[in-house]
Amino acid sequence: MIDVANEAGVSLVTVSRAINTPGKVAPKTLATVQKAIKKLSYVPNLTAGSLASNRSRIIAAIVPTISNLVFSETIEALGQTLAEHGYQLLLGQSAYREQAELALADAFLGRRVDGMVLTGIAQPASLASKLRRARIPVVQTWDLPTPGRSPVIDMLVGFSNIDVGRAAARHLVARGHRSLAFIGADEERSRRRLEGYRSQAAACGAKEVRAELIAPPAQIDQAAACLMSLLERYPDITAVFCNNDLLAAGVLFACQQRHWHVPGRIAVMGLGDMPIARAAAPRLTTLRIHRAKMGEHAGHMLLARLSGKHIVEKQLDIGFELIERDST
Amino acid sequence: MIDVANEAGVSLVTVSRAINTPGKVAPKTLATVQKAIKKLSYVPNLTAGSLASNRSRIIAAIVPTISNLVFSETIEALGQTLAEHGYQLLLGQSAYREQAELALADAFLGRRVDGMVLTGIAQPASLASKLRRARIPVVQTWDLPTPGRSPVIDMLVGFSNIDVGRAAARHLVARGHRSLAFIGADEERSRRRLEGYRSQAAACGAKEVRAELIAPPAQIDQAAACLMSLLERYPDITAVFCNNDLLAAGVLFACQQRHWHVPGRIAVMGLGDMPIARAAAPRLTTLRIHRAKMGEHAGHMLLARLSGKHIVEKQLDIGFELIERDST
DNA sequence: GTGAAAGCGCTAACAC
DNA sequence: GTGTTAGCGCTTTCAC
Repeated sequence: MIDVANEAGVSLVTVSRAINTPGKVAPKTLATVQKAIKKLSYVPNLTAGSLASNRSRIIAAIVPTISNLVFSETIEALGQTLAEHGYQLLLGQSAYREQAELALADAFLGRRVDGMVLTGIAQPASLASKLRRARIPVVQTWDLPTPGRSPVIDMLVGFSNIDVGRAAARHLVARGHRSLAFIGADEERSRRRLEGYRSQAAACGAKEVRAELIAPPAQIDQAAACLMSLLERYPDITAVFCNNDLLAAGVLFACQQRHWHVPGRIAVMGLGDMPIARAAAPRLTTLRIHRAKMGEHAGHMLLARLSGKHIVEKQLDIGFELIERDST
Repeated sequence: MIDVANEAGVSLVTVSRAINTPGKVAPKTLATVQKAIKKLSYVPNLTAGSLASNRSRIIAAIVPTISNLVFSETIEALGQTLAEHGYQLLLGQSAYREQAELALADAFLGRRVDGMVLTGIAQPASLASKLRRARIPVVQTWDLPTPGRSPVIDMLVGFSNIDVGRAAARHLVARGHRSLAFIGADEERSRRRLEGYRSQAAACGAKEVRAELIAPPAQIDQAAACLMSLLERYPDITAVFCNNDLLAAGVLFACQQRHWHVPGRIAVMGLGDMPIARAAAPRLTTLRIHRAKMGEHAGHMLLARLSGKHIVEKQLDIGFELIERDST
């Protein structure tokens, strides 16, 4: 930077201003500095800038895994939103382990990230208080706070997983099903959907819900085994709610192999409304989750706070939609 | 840090050493310092550390998009490998646009990242020379250098996309097919696979390959339209090579809807060997790409160089495998 | 094994 | 509109 200042015949600050607040520099000076920067192919050191200004322009995000379309689309949208505003995304994967999440959060706080995006609302209280003490904006995603359980850390954008489960049960019961099954990963959000699914099924007078929970990440190639295991034990099952569209597609393939008609022999419902839901045969009835919107909103909430707006909406329920197609 | 030093009754340096090189501190002193750190819940500022030490312990990765299982699994493995060694992953998405890739690279260089992972080998020469000047380790992935075209920037781990295309053609021709089609995204690596596919088909005496290229990212719900468009124009097609397993699954669904037998009416071949390939009905014949291995290797190559080992293998061809299943 | 001094490359605050 | 001064919170070097 000193070289650039010398080359342009100005002081250090002027170079700094030419880079960060070009509007506050005389057009002529600006041009000289820019020429010097180009000539010396100077690349400003953002680390030094971060240290001096106490702003890193880095946002950290923690997701269970990026290899799940469910999270990757949220992260993609978040990354794009941040990039448009000169922020970068530091990515952490917890692999569904709380210890890993804590370690990542510590590392990110050490980096003095300007904000943080978390997945879910089940962070341990110790993490919540640590984040509050750090006084950085935090957005939790993919769920809604449950009254009586831990309060929102700072901000939140999500939807009610319990209601998602309820909506699925309501739809299947309305279609005449009384013997419902559930396939999903054994993790927080999936369990909450099961909770809602169970309670709504009971309220509608359906039989006890039969659930098959598998260790996350739930992959499509486990779906067939889950379905078979359920049907073997409970042959009267007529409808299955899968906790993501990929699992549902796996169930469709399994049915096809056995020449079972869907929804005739068994109705299949997915979650997410991923592209595969439209492409599947039969096309999947599913619950649309606004994955990208969630990432975008999380980004905007952080950016708004970082630009000094304190009147930001702190909690946003973006809901979900029942998409009726042919598999139910 | 000063507070911790005072609390522990030692100097700043000792605190720094207790954190970074605990082996070089007397066990007793170490314990005192650790107690002080805990008591004050001190979080070291890694930004300041980076500035002073000129090492950021951050690796940047640029991929076209994270919402493609193809890249997300590589990134997942890379992130895990780095995290195990105390490094963090800064993620950039280019959305298949060269301009975006350049802008990201500049931003990352400004952050003084310790290394960089790039997707593909088609970076413009200006970027290549900029990265070389920065003197940081760089790993290109997902392809192999073509003799005569741009040389490797620094290191590389990938496989031959041309050979992948050739292997697909060879397999289909061996199965008796003479009229081959191709569905893929209109992007660098996909085009190279088509190149190999075409040349091998010609060499085997098959008819001219019919290709349908769509704007990236190629999504599963575009597969059916591609297939129909191809068959309408070239009704004699008996085999189609899809540029990822998801597209292939989309084709399977489309065939199922029309009650076309696969591979009887048309043979379908995928790429990647993602979980859906095993789960599909019929199970997909595909070419297995070692996506996670690629990310892992990229991470290890960078880490080796960053730990001072200069005798690192600079280029690694991790190959691919033909996985024969039922769809061909 | 520990400490003192110097400085990493920038920006904030204030002066002119 | 531009410059001067004083750090940001660490690590590095070298001395003890």
